[in-house]
Amino acid sequence: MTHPLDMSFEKPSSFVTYRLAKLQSQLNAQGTAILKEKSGLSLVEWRVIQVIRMFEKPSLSQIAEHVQMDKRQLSRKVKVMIRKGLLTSQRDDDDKRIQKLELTEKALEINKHLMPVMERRQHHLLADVTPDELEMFYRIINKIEAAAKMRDIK
Amino acid sequence: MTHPLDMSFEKPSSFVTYRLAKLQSQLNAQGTAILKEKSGLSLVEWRVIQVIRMFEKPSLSQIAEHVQMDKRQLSRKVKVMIRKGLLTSQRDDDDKRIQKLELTEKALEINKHLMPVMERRQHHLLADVTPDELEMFYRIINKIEAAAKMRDIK
DNA sequence: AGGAACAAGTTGACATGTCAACTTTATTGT
DNA sequence: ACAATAAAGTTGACATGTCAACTTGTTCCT
Repeated sequence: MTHPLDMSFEKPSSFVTYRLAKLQSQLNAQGTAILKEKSGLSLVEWRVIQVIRMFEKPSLSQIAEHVQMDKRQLSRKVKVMIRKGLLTSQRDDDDKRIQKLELTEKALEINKHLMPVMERRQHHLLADVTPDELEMFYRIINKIEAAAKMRDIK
Repeated sequence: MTHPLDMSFEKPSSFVTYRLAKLQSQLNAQGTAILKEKSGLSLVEWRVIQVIRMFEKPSLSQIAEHVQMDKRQLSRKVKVMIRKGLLTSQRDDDDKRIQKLELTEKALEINKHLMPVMERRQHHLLADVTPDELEMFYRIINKIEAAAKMRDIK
């Protein structure tokens, strides 16, 4: 009679959202700890650096879009990162609203040092997960994320 | 030569952690929006209520443990929730350090009204996920979470 | 019994996230 | 060409999260 999923509402611990939130909090704590030990970077800074590495002098908005982050928040982070000597900003000639952001030598240095650590971490996290499982994992994440974009649960 | 996973470091978007963070931010936004529309609760308040429902007058620390949340933060939330008339607190007779927390009628009322909405949401999120997939999903989450508890990535 | 070690909960300080209003520059439509 | 609209980025206000230090009551040890 009762669908297996209905069980989930007896224990809040089985709400997917709840489960994911807990996982996320563990991952954040670990990530923050590693970065703190191995560098002076915050999680956000690390992500920003990774995104910039993928683009040709991206703008703040481009980064914001890819890091899935509020651009107002990012605006401040970027300013701090510039002050820290991690980024340089340069106004675009064609569109003067845009600032093109670039990694400094220092940031590249840190990245070079940190990347192997973060790779090891990723391998460690996924050590017990087979490639097939991982693929399915991503597929499910995509499905849930798509459903999460809908706002009106009537 | 190159393991498929190595690809992931070319695009930061394929770090598992990154992928999960994005998902989480979508889920939070959706959850917050729903709760805001259907009640005056925050996500945290909703979770606290769910946890309290599962216990016999739990203590603050018990809740903190289950919501995976800092007890200092929770201490303040609880105070607000008491002020809002959602909780009552009562000192334990055996151990006077402990305060036993309980839902008020008002909180139960809200919960009764909200639960079906949140259930619909959960079903909507998992609409395209088969039970088998879901089971595997939870299994992988468990594996990653276990690995996330380790601190020293040498 | 009485001091050390510990658990429950609170408080203050500070970083981070979130939202709304604004300035400046580009683009669009007529 | 020019008003309306929109995009890039900034700022201020406020909620939320995080961490360290403290108080009070409990337990453990000898």
